[in-house]
Amino acid sequence: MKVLIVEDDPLHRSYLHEAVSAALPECETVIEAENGTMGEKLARDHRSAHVVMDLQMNNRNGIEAARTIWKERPDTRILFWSNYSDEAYVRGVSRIVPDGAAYGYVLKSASDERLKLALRSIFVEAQCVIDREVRGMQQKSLGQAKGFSDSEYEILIDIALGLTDRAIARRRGLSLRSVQNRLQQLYEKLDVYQNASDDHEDSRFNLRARAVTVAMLRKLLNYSALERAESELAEWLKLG
Amino acid sequence: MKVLIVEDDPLHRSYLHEAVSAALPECETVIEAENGTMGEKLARDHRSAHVVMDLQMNNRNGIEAARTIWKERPDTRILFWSNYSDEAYVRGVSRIVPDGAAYGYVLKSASDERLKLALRSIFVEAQCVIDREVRGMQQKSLGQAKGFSDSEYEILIDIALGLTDRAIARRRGLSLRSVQNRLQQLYEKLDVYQNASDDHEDSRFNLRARAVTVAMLRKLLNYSALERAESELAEWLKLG
DNA sequence: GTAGATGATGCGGGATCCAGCAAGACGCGC
DNA sequence: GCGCGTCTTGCTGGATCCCGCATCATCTAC
Repeated sequence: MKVLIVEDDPLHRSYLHEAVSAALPECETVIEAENGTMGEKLARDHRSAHVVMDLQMNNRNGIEAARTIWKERPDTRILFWSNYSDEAYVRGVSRIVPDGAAYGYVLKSASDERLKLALRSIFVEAQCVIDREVRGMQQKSLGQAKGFSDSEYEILIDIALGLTDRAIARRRGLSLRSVQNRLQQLYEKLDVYQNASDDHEDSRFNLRARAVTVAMLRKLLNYSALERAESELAEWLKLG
Repeated sequence: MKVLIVEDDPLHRSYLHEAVSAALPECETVIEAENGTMGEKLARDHRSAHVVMDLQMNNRNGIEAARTIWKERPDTRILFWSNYSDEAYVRGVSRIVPDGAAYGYVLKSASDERLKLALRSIFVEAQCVIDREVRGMQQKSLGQAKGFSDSEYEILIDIALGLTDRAIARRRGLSLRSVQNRLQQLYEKLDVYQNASDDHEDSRFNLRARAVTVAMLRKLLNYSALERAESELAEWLKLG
């Protein structure tokens, strides 16, 4: 068995190396990559089907790297090892995992024991292992209990990118009014109206900009989600 | 000499501990805190005047912690040790450093040697040590060459928070038109007009929202800056 | 002292955003 | 068929935003 480690922090990288060696005696080779781009290349070269991947990296983030790796080999098993359980990350990961693929999501704050257990479960038993905390996020996100539907998330992305209503309508194939409807839903759910007092003269928020900030503060959005959305937008602009 | 380490990542914390011990034989005690809140408390309890501080922490970020530490003892020497040289961080730090205080800013990607040198320079020699890359950011930021003036940065924060023009005017003590003038300057500098084609029917951006996103992508803003701005805003709202 | 640069303010207008109201489309259960 | 809920769309209007044009104050340079 070969295991590929993709992680930009040298300390974390060597810690992972050690953990992999200890948890998986049957692993004869450990390869290290220090950013997403190198990770993709090494995965291709070594035909490695077992990857441990950091999400937040400078050069090319983990979600991007995982996506191209899975596109080339959908049966690759990937364990995401991240500092955060932001909804933006969790959502980003679940969007790209292929049907039936074994993967995992473990927080860096987990104990040695948990990490090693996850390594064995995924790489040997082909089971999915999702950290408790992350799991909670996932359910809150997918279940519509208090979470956000895909369409609401979509429009959140669009206003975060700074598109006008009309541009959003064209991009998503909707009428102008429908876009504005969804915006209202979004404002509702993000609870943007709180400090908008009745008096017109009182301090009030620009709902559109406020929504983005509130989403950021609630970690529905983060830098890497923005980055991804921005490059998708550039792609779409080229076509149009 | 006592040295206080404030860093939430256990691996980094123990690495720092070792580096401090090696670089400063005259240091008889090393204290560790795993978040900003604990850092403030331990600095107070131990009267430690030598601090190594991570910037990005969950509970209470480094800038906040440093601010309260410096407020209580302005002669404290603090070395910031961070993954990033985002303009938002650099600006945040330079806003809070007291006159004449010795401090440093070293990136985590720096070599062992650089870190140890910085530790000695700051804690023993009371000199300021700013990483090359960070320094560049600082000059780009303070010099008005291509950087942002304080007033532009201020208004960027305000629209990022989602305030209306009127609210900004009241908060900053300006007329409505002046606020809009500054916004135009900001849009100019952020180069938000690029994809706004001449035809009114073509895809265009909502300048206000777009400006915030561009600033995020350029790292003029980041999560912790937003967080700080949000709590300042809450403060201001209470008074008003 | 005069000219020029910079910044604050007012006025006006076109574009955009926010939202209430109502009419139609679609699926679902009975 | 019929009712119900959800989603989409058009119309409308008021509020806000974006910005060109013009005025005035302050400051600097020569």
